[in-house]
Formats: sequence, structure tokens, C-alpha cells
Amino acid sequence: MKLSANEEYGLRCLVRIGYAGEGGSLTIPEMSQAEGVSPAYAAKILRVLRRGGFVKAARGKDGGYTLARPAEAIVIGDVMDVLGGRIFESSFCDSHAGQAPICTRSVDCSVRSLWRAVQVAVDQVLSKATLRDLLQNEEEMNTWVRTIPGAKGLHFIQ
Amino acid sequence: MKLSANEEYGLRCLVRIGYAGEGGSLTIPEMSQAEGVSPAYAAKILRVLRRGGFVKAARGKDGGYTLARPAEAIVIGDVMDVLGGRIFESSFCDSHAGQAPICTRSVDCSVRSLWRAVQVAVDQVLSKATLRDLLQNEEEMNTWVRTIPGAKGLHFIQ
DNA sequence: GCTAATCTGTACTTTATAGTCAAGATTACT
DNA sequence: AGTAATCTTGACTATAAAGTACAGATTAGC
Ligand code: FES
Ligand code: FES
Repeated sequence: MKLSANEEYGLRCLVRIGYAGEGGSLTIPEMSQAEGVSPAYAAKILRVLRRGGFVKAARGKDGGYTLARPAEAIVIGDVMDVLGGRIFESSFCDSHAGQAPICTRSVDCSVRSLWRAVQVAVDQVLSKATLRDLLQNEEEMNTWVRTIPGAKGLHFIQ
Repeated sequence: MKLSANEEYGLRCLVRIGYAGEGGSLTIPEMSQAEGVSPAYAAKILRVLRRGGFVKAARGKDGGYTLARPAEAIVIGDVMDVLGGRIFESSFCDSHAGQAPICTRSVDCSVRSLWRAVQVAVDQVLSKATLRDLLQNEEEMNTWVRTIPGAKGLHFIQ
């Protein structure tokens, strides 16, 4: 249950493109230098974002990447699904069922219930965040985070 | 941000040992058959749980694994930390900082703020769950999940 | 002491993820 | 048309995670 490199870098790249604004665009070399990764790797990450429909690319001279939609129309939860999949896929329970009770027939399993609760908790945060929310500084973002309904416990974020 | 195999199997194994009750114990071959994994792999998983201090092992004939503490004293959040680490480790920001703004000096980063919010949301669920809560069937567990403060949105769990 | 059942530790192989490389396709400009 | 800047793709290598193999150590019972 760690963030993958795809998720970390992917979201950062998307934020950088968002910062470029409406008309602005970012090239692979620019992204590479900004994130401190190789151009080839930046290209690979940006491809995932493009195929996910979050950014669009312009080829040729003066080309680059730009947002495919306004920042407020890009839900971070959707981005994360494309970059790194879901925490809990119920297919795991089907394919990894054991012999004895608990998970056997994938029915009546308290563990699965817990995984779903965790997934919902994460979705509550990520489905309410849009790229627009991330295009602000950390302090403003922390203020925003406190507005998430059902996330009262976040008050200890400074 | 997927569940790792360690986390999936590790928690299942712990639940099975918990089911064995106070005096009861489970051997590696038993666990192997129950979970449908090789004995060697079951042993590897159980070692992690043992070194985490959640179960204790008895060697020799009539040996096996048993809980190191009462089920209600085992917090699932602690178990998950041992099995799969945290979602967001701030060390990532330090070691993977780019050149241009946003994450550069690991200050004033809205993305990091979001990761922290996700981590807190997960901790809210996992820090309130004990092994005792998992030693019941799925329906009872779903009822329990709804009692988590700050997780009102979980009502759509059936 | 011997044996069978059990856990323990290290090293190995396999598979998935992370990251690189090189050849090709597109576009703006002249 | 030619050139330079740019994205696109598939295959490649490196590293981490998943899963296996095996020799060794411990204990109960005889
Ligand atoms: S059915 Fe998936 S963890 Fe039990
Ligand atoms: S400082 Fe870590 S994501 Fe920005």
C-alpha cells in the first residue's frame, strides 16, 4: 500500500502542466529537468497521462503537453486510477482464495470488508480533489483538505 | 497504491491464528493448506508477523503459531505498517525532488499535502480496527465499519 | 538417544515494476 | 524540400517484490 513511482511522478507532472495554464504547454525536456528524471522516463510517464485522457500532446516544433480539459474538470481520483490502479480489487479474493473458511468462497469475509472501508476512505479524499485544488500552495491546500466532509480527523495537518 | 501480497496474505494469516483462540495454535502446513500457498511462502509471511511481535511461535513437535497478545490489543494499522509500510513516506519527497518549483525543496507542495490527507484517511480506519473486530463475519464487520467516526460516507457499503 | 514434527534462516528463481535506448513520425520555420 | 524540435513506440536492462528450496535448529514422546 505504497505510492508507486508512476503515481508520484505522474501527479507531479500533471500539476506542472496545469501550472502552465490555458495556452501554455510543457515539453518533455522541460519536464525532465523540472522533475529531475531522464527525458525518456518523463516521456513514459506523460504517455500514461495522455492515454488516460488528462493531457493532450502537440507534436513537432513548438510542441508540448497541455491539459485536455480545464483543471477543475480533472478529478484526482480518476488520475490515480490510471496511474496506479485501486487499492483493493475484488478479483484478488477470487483468484487467491484458500481452502479453509474465511476467504474460501469469497463470501462472509471480514477482511474484505475492511479493505473496502479503506478504499472508500481513500476515494472520499481523492474523488473530491480536482487538479484545480492542487494548483495552489501547500497552505491553501491544507485549508482545502479540512473542508472534505467526513474527514474531520485531518485537523492535525498543519 | 495497491495492496501488496504481503499485506493481503499477512492479514489473512493473522486472522486465522486469531480464530484459533487463546490456547489454540496453527502450524505452517495448516496455514499453507488454508490459504492455498506453499508451505515455504506461508513460513515467510509468518516470519514477518512474528518479527513484528504479533504472533509467537512454538518450535518442535506440537509447535505452531499463536497470538502474542489478546486480539483486542492488536491494532490493524500497526500490522499493516509492518507488512507493507506507509502509503506516503516523506523521504520520497526529499530523495526525488526535482529542479523547478513545486517539490523542489520539499516546501510548499500541494501534492504532498494531498498524500498526507490520504494517509490520514487510511489511518483513521486502520487505527480504529483491532484484530478482535476482524474475528467476526462480514456482516458484523460492515456494521462495525459504519461506527468509525469521520467515515460517514461509508454508508454505501452493504 | 532417536525420531518425527515443527519452526528458522539464507540463498535462490521468477515475475513485476522502474527506468533506458534507439528508430520513427509529426510539425513549424525557412 | 530541408532542418531542427518535438512527440511515439516497442524493445531493452536494472531493480524490487513475490515465491521457492534446502540445510539447520528445536522440542515432545518414546
Ligand atoms: S475474500 Fe478477499 S480477503 Fe477474504
Ligand atoms: S514535495 Fe513530495 S510531492 Fe511535492
